[in-house]
Amino acid sequence: MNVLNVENYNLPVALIGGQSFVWEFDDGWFYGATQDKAIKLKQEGDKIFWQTFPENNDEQFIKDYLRLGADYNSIISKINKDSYVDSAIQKYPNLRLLKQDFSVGLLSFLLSPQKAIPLIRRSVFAMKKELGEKVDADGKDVYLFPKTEIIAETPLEKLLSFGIGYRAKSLKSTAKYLIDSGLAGEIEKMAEPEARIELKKIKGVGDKIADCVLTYSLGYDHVTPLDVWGMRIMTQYYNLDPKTKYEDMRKWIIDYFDGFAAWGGQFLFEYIRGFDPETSV
DNA sequence: TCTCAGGGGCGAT
DNA sequence: ATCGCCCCTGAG
Repeated sequence: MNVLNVENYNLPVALIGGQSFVWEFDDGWFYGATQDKAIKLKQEGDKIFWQTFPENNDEQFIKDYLRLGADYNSIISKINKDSYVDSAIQKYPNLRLLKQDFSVGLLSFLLSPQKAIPLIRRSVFAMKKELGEKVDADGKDVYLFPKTEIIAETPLEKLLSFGIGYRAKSLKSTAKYLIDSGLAGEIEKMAEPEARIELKKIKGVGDKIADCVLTYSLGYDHVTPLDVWGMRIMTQYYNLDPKTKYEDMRKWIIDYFDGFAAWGGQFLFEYIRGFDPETSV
């Protein structure tokens, strides 16, 4: 088994705290998937044990996905500006941001409107099992996230069986759009404002989902999604008027955390919703 | 049983 | 720029 030494890393909170919906916990290990890879992970103290399947030992992938290069202490010193953030950092020490694949992030968050996190995960797992390739991860069956092409050609009735309701249409149309537009290969090269404009052209993607993809899949540290919890953070902690429009709240928090709203926002998100990793796996 | 809200976004006004 | 509606599920 491969080992990476880490400092200031809280693996469970990163994997199941709402950034991603492809991770499960089984017998001491986290198992996750991309569109071409199954991953097995476990943290013990300052060591992360890991393996990738079916191609083994893809260390660069693990480093990129977990963002092991992020300077945690430096970021904390920049975002720890008030008692709410300070309390959140104490409650969720070593919370980290992930960088998922673009297509996985986008296609996952398309399922999220008006759904709670456990329900999103359930739908993603139903889709994985039905449409994803099965990979053997040291004896554990892991279903990969379905290829974009597969989702695009799957009948709507089948997609509806994942419990995603009206979101099925945008899932299918977005999969087609990704193939036709080639956006997945282009968006990584774009600056954030352009990437956001491109994302919002997609049916089913508005302000919030666009910001989710920018934050959790494209690695922009200066933005953060504002969902219903984010709105509560803005109004309850920072006294913004509840009628404030999304764009104005977004500008406010981007300015407040000055380059690191992704991190500040994630700490406050877990804090205000009372995330408990023990009961979320 | 019923209501309500859940990591929103669209399309008609 | 608002606003009703979209589909499904679990909690109360």
